[in-house]
Amino acid sequence: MSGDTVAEDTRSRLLATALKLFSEHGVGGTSLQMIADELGVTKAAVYYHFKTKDEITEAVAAPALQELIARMDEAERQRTRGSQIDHALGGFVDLIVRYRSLIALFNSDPGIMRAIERSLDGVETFAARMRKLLVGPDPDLATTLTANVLLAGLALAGGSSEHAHLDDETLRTHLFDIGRRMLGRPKRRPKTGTGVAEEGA
Amino acid sequence: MSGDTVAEDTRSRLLATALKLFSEHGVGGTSLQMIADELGVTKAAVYYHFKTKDEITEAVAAPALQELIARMDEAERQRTRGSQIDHALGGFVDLIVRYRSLIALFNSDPGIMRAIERSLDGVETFAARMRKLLVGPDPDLATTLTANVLLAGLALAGGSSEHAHLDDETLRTHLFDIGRRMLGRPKRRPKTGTGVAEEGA
DNA sequence: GTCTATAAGCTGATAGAC
DNA sequence: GTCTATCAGCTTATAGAC
Repeated sequence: MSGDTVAEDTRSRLLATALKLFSEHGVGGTSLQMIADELGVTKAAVYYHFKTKDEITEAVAAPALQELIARMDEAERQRTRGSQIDHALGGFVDLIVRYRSLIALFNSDPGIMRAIERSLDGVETFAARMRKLLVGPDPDLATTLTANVLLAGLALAGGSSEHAHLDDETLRTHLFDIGRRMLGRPKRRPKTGTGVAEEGA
Repeated sequence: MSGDTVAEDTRSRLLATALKLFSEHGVGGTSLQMIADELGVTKAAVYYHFKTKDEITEAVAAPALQELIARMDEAERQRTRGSQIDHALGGFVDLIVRYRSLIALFNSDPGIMRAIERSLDGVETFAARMRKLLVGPDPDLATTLTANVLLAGLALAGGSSEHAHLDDETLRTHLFDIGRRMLGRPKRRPKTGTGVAEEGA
């Protein structure tokens, strides 16, 4: 999956560098010059791989976003409400843990959403769709707020540098338990492989 | 409190405009030109009120930050743990509600923290101090994570445009209850005036 | 207080050599 | 694939007129 050709390696290193700098300075606060310097190449070399800055932003965000869609699709196919909730929550927590800073970036930086809205439509409905999976189609205000606090909190706290030292399994388990507790569900272990996309770990 | 002189009015309108644009585009994504245009003045006029962009960023953030410190001081003076928690949580929720988008900005935009660190030291310990008030000095990992998810979630969800239509009292009550529930405390009404700084409402 | 004018520098982006 | 060189445009910031 990594290191096929030199170009692909540079491309993936470029995306990793961009993500790191986006997390530290925000999308707007990160220039192509900064990315190029950190990579040890020139701006023009960066432009060989991506035509525009927006293209970089999209490429940084796309994999996690598509995986999130896949996880929500999967959750919607579950027959019981309980299983739907566990799949949606488990999938979300999985993504937070595996992409860490990226997911936090979604909740925070306005720049990344703007860049993605142009390529993927309906991005702002992501949170709405996830919330619907967690608390049903017609939640009251208290339930809606609880779900929003939970989703934003999981993403931001999970991506925080304060917990960067925690291994994936530990972080995943704890975040999942917090989610279940906030949603009023009994404590339980998450199955590590909720389904799709475990191969990347 | 507002509209003493023309200059002070312009100054406060400038800060309100800056906050609005910071929320929409991030600190790095907002230029002085944008602020000036939105205000209907020139860039040079903006520079009359503030020497640098960082100074604007600091001035936008300072009032909420100093109030947060005051609230935490007050909470620490409480004698019982329960009262400490209620004061800290209530004070935090009060600030979220009253400043809305600003507090969300702290949790997200890296630019605002960088600007403030230069003037106010120990900004990164704010979250740590608040967490200590909420869950004590030596929490286990699960408790630490719960507090971090709660603090980040309250701030981000409370500042979300999705809840902009909610009146202060409604939002405050619900966020406070969510906080108490996550901290494992029985449900209760927050006293609207937990102490200081109710006059601004 | 707000303006015009301007400086110096960084931005995203392109063209063409190697 | 990466480089140097260059572009127009925007950035923060200053000087001085009104």
